[in-house]
Amino acid sequence: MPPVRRLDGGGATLRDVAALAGVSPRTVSNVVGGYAAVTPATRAKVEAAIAELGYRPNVLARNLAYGRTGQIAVVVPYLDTPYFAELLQAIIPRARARGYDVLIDQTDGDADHERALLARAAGSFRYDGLILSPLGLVQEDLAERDPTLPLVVLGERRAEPGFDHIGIDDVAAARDATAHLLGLGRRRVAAIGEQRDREGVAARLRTQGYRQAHAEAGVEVDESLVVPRPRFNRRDGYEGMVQLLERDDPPDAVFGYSDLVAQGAVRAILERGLRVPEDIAVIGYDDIDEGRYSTPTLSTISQDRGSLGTLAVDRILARVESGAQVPGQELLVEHRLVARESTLGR
Amino acid sequence: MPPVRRLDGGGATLRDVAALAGVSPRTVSNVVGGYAAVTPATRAKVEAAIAELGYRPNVLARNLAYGRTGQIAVVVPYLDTPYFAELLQAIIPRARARGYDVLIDQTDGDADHERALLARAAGSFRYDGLILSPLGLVQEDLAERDPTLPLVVLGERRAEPGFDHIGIDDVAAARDATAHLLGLGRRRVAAIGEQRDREGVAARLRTQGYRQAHAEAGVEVDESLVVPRPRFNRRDGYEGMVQLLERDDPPDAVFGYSDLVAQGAVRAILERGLRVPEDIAVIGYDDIDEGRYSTPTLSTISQDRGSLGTLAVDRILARVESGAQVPGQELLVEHRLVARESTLGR
DNA sequence: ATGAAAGCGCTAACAA
DNA sequence: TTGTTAGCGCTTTCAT
Repeated sequence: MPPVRRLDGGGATLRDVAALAGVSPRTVSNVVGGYAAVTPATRAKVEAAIAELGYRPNVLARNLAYGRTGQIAVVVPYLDTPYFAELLQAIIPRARARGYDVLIDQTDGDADHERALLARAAGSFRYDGLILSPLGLVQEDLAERDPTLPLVVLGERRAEPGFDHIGIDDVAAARDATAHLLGLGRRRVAAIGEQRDREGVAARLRTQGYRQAHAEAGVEVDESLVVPRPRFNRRDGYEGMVQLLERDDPPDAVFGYSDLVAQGAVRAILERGLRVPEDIAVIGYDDIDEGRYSTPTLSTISQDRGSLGTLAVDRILARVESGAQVPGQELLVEHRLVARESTLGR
Repeated sequence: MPPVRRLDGGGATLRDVAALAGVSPRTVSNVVGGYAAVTPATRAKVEAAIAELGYRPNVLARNLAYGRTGQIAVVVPYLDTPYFAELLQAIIPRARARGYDVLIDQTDGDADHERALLARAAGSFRYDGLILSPLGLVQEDLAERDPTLPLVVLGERRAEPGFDHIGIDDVAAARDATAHLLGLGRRRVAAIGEQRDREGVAARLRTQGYRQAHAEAGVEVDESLVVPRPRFNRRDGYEGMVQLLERDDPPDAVFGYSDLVAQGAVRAILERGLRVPEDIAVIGYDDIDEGRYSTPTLSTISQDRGSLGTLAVDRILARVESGAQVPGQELLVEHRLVARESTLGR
């Protein structure tokens, strides 16, 4: 008794094709999947039957039998943040080119959500591998993950075996950005984006680089110029800058911990009738497309998102296809300083 | 003989749980899925066994038996375009809230890619429903789709039964944008983004609205001010504007067919040393976040992407869960003009 | 090179 | 309320 509901109009199955072609299901499977050699004559018969019936393999059944979904999941904090959108733009075509579909989820940077996702992924066979760009996750969360799920972590460095990590050297990049401002002769360099009360370490690494640059230039850090902000978006940059502008001794330069933060800061400065960079120079972080067309164009730290994305896909698929027992690697992607109008002027 | 490879470390199956709990698989299934009532005592036994074995249901097997994947696919032309990124930001949480995962693909606006995707989706059981934001697809392509696959189309109007269409009234919106510029007293209003040689109709609808506004204001259209551009991004806006600025009689206002186009145009104007809006007023289309923080802030046509996204999810799931035999509906989402500095000044 | 048949792990009709 | 069992449609071992 056929118990189970079918949702389609009754598409042909592999068995139907086999019957029509007068061969066994095995042979049809061979023709479709190309595993074993098939006589040209047989193949022709099968293909004719496939065409006649309009047969399409049922991916669900194939997955169950084969033990893989052909899907990888990519989890980012925010989809509407250009940085992540541009990253996905690189990841998806690469995965598709290698025969995988991409499931996407976004967590709003919420650590609980990120944890729940990791738990949900465990042993459920939902997808073959996971590329995760965590914001709130800490070391222990990652240690408790399902070790059989191939995992690649993006972002700041995480010393942990068992999965790959891909990122840039945040400290060095932040140092370069700050050094650029100091090198321009600026002496009151503010930093917007520090996150003291969150688990995320990205912000702390950038602050570390900011301090290093000051130390190397022999300039003392004015701690009141380090402005904490909950997120890395335009509003945060705008509001952080407004705070700084209300002071009697505003900064003469600003390092925004993302391009969005920097753009928000620029807006606040210009709105006040001040000039960028003459009065206050601004540098961002990420090199999103927007910064190439804004006025002023935005100086920034550029990381090659294209190669970061393809690298992430290649690493996760290496794990997926090898059976997930590769030792974890620490991969660094190049970054470079891109100086534009917001620090150099026209 | 167990023929098939297992990829995990040998997770417990529902059968294992049943054996340990001393009940039948049916009962375990009931506990997990909550379909039928279960005695508290039995439930406790089963849950203990589940906990002891660390049992996680295999989603693949469940899908095959149940006939659904619990996934919907969303296909957009470009992921790194803020409009689509912000749209996805609305779609994904809604789908998740309703228990579905979201597969994403992007087509680069390529009609062949879009067609291939539609064909690939047909009868493959890859996902339960498809939300498609086509760029190059024409009427006939949509007619040839798998009619059993629940489909919701986003974007410009498509008169076709069998699936829902959600969009805004492009002609009216473009008319509003243009009328705003004409109402400001501008008489040489350029339009950037017309697409004469592409299948996409979005651009043509906007041009139609642009003409309507002129007709209603009794202003004749200078055809040379309608600038065709292959895409809707910043570069297109920039280059289109550069063309216009090289003329002896440049426009005094510009309607960009997307916010990105408008921002590119603004950049070209400011780079030339001209002022926005004093010399040339600019209005865009989409209301992306960027336009609220750029200098000048960008006037635009705002469409409620949040409700568009949730509406799309609700419509596709209505089709999925009802068995896909609902008649097609034409749904219009509200739009409104948002006037900011790029047309009004400070 | 092809056939026969045993699963993959779950759901749900039927029966008790 | 719970057990028995037949599939979902495919892949793949074993045998020919």
